[in-house]
Order: sequence, then C-alpha cells, then structure tokens
Amino acid sequence: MEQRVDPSPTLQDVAKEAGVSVATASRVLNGSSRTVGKDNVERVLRAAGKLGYAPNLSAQATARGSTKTVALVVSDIADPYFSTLAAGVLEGAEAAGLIVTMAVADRSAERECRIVATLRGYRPHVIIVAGSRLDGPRDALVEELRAYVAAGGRAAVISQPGLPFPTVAIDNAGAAKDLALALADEGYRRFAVIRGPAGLHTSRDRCDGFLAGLRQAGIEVCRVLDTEFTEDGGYAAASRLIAAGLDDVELLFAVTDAMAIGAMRAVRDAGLVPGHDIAVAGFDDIGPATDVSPALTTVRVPLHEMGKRAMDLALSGADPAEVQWMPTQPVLRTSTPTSTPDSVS
Amino acid sequence: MEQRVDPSPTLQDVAKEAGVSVATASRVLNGSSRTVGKDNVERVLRAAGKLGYAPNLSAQATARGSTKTVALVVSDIADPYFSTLAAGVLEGAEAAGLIVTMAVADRSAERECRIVATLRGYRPHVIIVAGSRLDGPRDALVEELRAYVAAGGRAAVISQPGLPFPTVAIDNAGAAKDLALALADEGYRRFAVIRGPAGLHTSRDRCDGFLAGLRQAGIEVCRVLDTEFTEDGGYAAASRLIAAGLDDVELLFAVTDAMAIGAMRAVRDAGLVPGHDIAVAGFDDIGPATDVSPALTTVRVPLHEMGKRAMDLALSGADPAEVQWMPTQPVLRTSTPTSTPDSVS
DNA sequence: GACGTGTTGGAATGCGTTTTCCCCACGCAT
DNA sequence: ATGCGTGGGGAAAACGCATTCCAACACGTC
Repeated sequence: MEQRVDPSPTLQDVAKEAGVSVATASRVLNGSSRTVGKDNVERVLRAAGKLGYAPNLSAQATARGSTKTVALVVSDIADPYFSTLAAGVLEGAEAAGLIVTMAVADRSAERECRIVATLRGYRPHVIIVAGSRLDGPRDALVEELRAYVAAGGRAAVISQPGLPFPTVAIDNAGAAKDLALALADEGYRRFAVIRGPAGLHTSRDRCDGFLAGLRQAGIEVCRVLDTEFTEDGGYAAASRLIAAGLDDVELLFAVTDAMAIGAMRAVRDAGLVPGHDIAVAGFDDIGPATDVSPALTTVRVPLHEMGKRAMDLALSGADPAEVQWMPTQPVLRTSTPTSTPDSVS
Repeated sequence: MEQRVDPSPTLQDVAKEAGVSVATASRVLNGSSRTVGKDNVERVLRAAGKLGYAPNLSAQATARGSTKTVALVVSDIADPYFSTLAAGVLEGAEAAGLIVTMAVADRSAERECRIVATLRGYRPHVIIVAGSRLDGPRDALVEELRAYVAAGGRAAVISQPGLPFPTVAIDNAGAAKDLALALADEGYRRFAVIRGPAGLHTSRDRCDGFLAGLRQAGIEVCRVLDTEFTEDGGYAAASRLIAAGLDDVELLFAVTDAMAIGAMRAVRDAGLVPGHDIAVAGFDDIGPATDVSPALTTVRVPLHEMGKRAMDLALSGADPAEVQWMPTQPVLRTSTPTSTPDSVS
C-alpha cells in the first residue's frame, strides 16, 4: 500500500484553482490593506477551503521578515511554579495572536543560553526567559539577548531584576520579611529556615528577608539549613533538623513551597504532625500548597499574572530598565495554626 | 538616544566577509554532503563568529521544505497531568534535536482543532495532541490531522485510542478494575465513585472499569456521583455525598487525582479525616498525589514516559493503527489504610 | 468626449536559504 | 598530447509567500 504524499497546497495552487493571480489570492487570504472584488474573494475562499490550504508560516515569515511566535524558556515545565508561569505567558500570547514555542533549560545556565541562541534562529517576535532558579553567571545569556534586541527583537525576563531587559519580578526579600512579621505577630518565636544554594538570588533574598523580619520583631537567633532547591532537598533538610532535635524550633520556613512540602513529608515520616508538632511555611503559593494538609502557609505570588504581564511588557516595547514589581502577600493557613503549637518535648 | 536596529547578519553578509560565495558559506555552516576546502572552512567559520551569525530558521525551513519543530497541543498546561506529559514530550524532542512549539486548547474541542490548523502552518516535523480530557466529536480534528499526514507530516495522539493515528494510551477500564480488586482485597466493601461528564471517555471507562472490578469481587451496590472533571468538581461531589450521610460508604473513588484531592478537601472541611473517617482513592498519580496527606491511593500512570513515547512513535513513522499501551499499576497509600477505617456513625 | 480619480488584477521583485548545475584545475593513465 | 575522473568553487534557480509597481478599467465631471 503506497503512502502517497502530495505536498501541502501552496498559494499558487489556490490561485490557479480560483483562476486568479497569486497576488489576489494572497490579498484575500490575509487581509491586506488592498481591497479585492467581491466575487474574487468568494472564489479564492472556496478554492482555499476545497484544497485545505494552510499558509506556510515559515515562508510567510521570511517574506515578511517577522514572525508571530514568542519563544519561552523555562527551567522545568513539570514544576508547578514554571507551568503556572507558562500558562500565563500562553494566555497572553493567545490574546496577542501569537503562538509560543518553548524549551526547557533543565536548570542549567549553559543550556539556557544555548537554547536562546537556537530560538533566536526563528526570529521570534519576542523572547521571554523565566529562569530565576538558575545559578551561575548570566553574561552569556545577556549577550545573546542583547544581540537579539539589537536586531529588533523584544525580550523580557521574569524574576531576575538586574538584567538589562524589561523585567517582571517580586520583592523576594520584602515579601519574606512580611511573612516573618506576620508569623511573629501570630506568636511564633523560634524559627528555622531551609534555603537553597548560596548562589541562588531567589533563595538568598528570601532567606535574608525572612531573617530581617525576625530581627525587626526582636528575634535574633534562627537556625539556617542549606540544601538543594528541590522538594527532596526540603525533605533532607527537615530530616536533618528533626534528627538533631527540634526542641528549639516552633516553625520551619522553607524558601520554596516545594521545599516546604518536602519538609512536611519529612515531619510526617518522623511520626510528627506538621502544623501541630511543628509549623511549616513556604513561599510561592503553587497549586499543591492549598491541597496538602494542613494547608500550607506561604506567600502568594501571582505566577499566572506574571507570565501574562511579561508578554505585555515585551510587546509594549518597555524600557530595558523597567522592572514591573508584582504584589505579594503572606497567606496564613493551617500549617501555622494561630495558637502556638505545643512543642514536642 | 536612538535605538539603532541593524538586522541580523545574513548568510550573504558572512559570505562577503569571508570572501566566498553564499553557496560555500551555506555548505560549511550546515554540513552539506559536499566538501569544502580547508582554508575556506576556516574563513567562513571565523566570519560567522565575528558577525554573530545565526541562521534564519524560517528561511531554512522554506528552502528545505521541512522544519525541525514539533507541535504539541495540550488542554491545560497548568494541570500537572498535562505538564508532566509535556515534560516527556520536551525531553523526547530534545533528544531528537527538535524544538517544540506548544499551544493550549483550554479543554475545548473546537479550539483544539483551530490550533492544529494554525500549527500546521508551520509545517512541523510532527504534531502531538494530548487532549484526552475533551468532550465532543473529534471529526474536525481527525480531518485536520489527516490532511497533515497526507502532506507528509507525522502525527501522534495521547490517550485517545480509536483515532486513526499512532497512539499511546493506557487501559483505563482495566487499570480501574485492578484498583477496585486491590481495594476489595484490602477489605473495603462499601464504595462510592465520583466521575465526570458522561461524554468523556476517560471518565466513563474508569468508572465502568471500577464497577466491573467491584462486581467481580462480589460487590454489587455502589453510589455514583456525577460532577465536573475538575478538583472543584470533586469537592462539590464529595460535599454532596457527605451531606447525604456516608454511613454506607467506606471508600470514595474519584476518576482523577485532581478530583480526589478536591474530595479530600471536602472531607476535611466537613470536619472529618480522610483516610480515617473515609478512605479516598484517585487515578493518575500526579505529583501532588504523594504530597497530600494522607498520601493518595491511586493508579500510577507513566505520564512522563508517555510523552516521550509519543514522540518516538511519531518519529518512527508508526502504523496509523498502532496503539502503544502503557503499563499502569495500582499504588496503595495511606488514604486507604489497610485496616478498614472506622465508619463514622 | 477628454480628463482626473479610484479601484482592482497581475507581473515582477525580494526575503534568506538550500540545492542543482556548470565550470575549472589538477592529477593520472593512455 | 589527449582523455578522463575528481575535488572544489560559484552562478543561479528554486522554496512559498508578501509587496511594490503598473496597467487596465470604471466612474463621474466639466
């Protein structure tokens, strides 16, 4: 059984079928400024329908010199943090009639840079990079992006203020500080924080901000645990903490919801009850944060909104130095009950 | 301050800079079958580096008549089910040197079809549609996809056996039956199931399979609740059930982890303890299933693997009728404790 | 009926690549 | 010398489309 492949119909095919020139066919099929005769419109449309014509977007792109795509690079699409961001970007793109091509950098700065270089080959309308969770120098990335905008592209980044491109970000330190104050206000006094590698801005800012908040509340001592920036990292750190005895800690703050959820698992696995024997708080308010029980106290970050905003920012040709700060807000849930939990003796 | 845009350097620029023809430049810059003189290679490479040349992939695509992209359409990228699938596809694409462009259909069959039509314009190397959670007739989609493969494209679908394209799927009914049997084996006798709209194959198959399993275990009666195919749907249905009194149910099976998690929330909000007052089970084993507490009993579906496999399947030019059945497996966790939970009186 | 004025169709040109096709020079055997 | 294969180079024709430029034509006005 032969598999016959007759290539996609081209504009020429449509034109011939309709008995008009390619020029007119092109004009009706993509709403040029020129007007076309009523009956010709009709005929072209019918021909296109009959042939199942779909314009070759690549050819269109080379002819026009511009595309209708946005390139999005994220660290890990399976992470709710990034998938929510991505959903926002997709929504914004949809609204603007753009389609998005996306690649994952797998939390490697080097891969991220290579990806941007590749994506740049598509001459996308805009490039958005959401890679706050990467480590290492961003010089290569900046250079790549700079070349892109020098050639007329629009770029935007998410969560990495300091880069010379329009940015949407949150005040990690401030938000963490607010959370600390809110928690202190609830009566908590003895804290431990779980954070990621020192090289990570996000982690550092949140940890520092939290500690600053505690200091402002008159709390000076606080245990700080270093670990991986993942759920398993949170599990490991919490396990360590528990093994060392947590007589002197009432509340465990992890710089990330994922880590906090890992920590909660460790607490449970140790036979303790999170929210009862020890309070837990996270940061990001990803979807699962409200599903775990006790529901996780955290700081709400408008992830979806941020993705959309990044699109708008890039599209609007914002000033490279513009940083759009998004509002955050501590949300206290049952993982940090109002009455100070009984310490386990 | 003028924003000077000098467009990206073209192959011509590189050729001129190197003092050779575009033909040779093209040959060295993308490894054609032709061989090029040693020194010319050197010069072209240096020129390209100096100019920061990045080939215009669109132009390349029109010239070659083929692209190196795969188009992926999912229902909702923020849903862990789909984002895990997407991660698998991305991994497979990466391995094949392809980049993926992706769009979300927002759980609308009509949008899904339109999206495929648009994506087709990019003449992608392969199209993968993962839309198991859609309702309604797929004829338009099938037609669109058929036109695509007729023109030489490779298509694959995930989780919708019956469509005339290579498919990776799981045996929903069988898996649900296995789960039912395993649960009956644990001693459970009184069940209720929460399912989605009747038009959804996935929902129907899982519910029917579960009931079949129960029957096989000698259990005939079972309450069935209809609701939305979402977490909130699960919440609503469970609330209804609880309001009606759940003296006669020990275990609540929701056809989806998301729905099950919603149900657990409802249980807790009613002042009961899931896993203690009533057992809960789901289906899919999405990430959050292991994070909630009690950890959710469910059937493990190799989502990530399925995404990757779909790529391979499409790439291998599989027979349109080929359905790759992926293994599933009930995983019993603490939301269905081994000792039958005490019924609440 | 000559002359703008507007509208519409088509031919031609260009976009950045790839890919034929042709040519040249060189080395080797006859 | 002549013939011939071969490795390497360039000119130019696609690729599928957008767009600019021109010609043709219709209409209305003086």
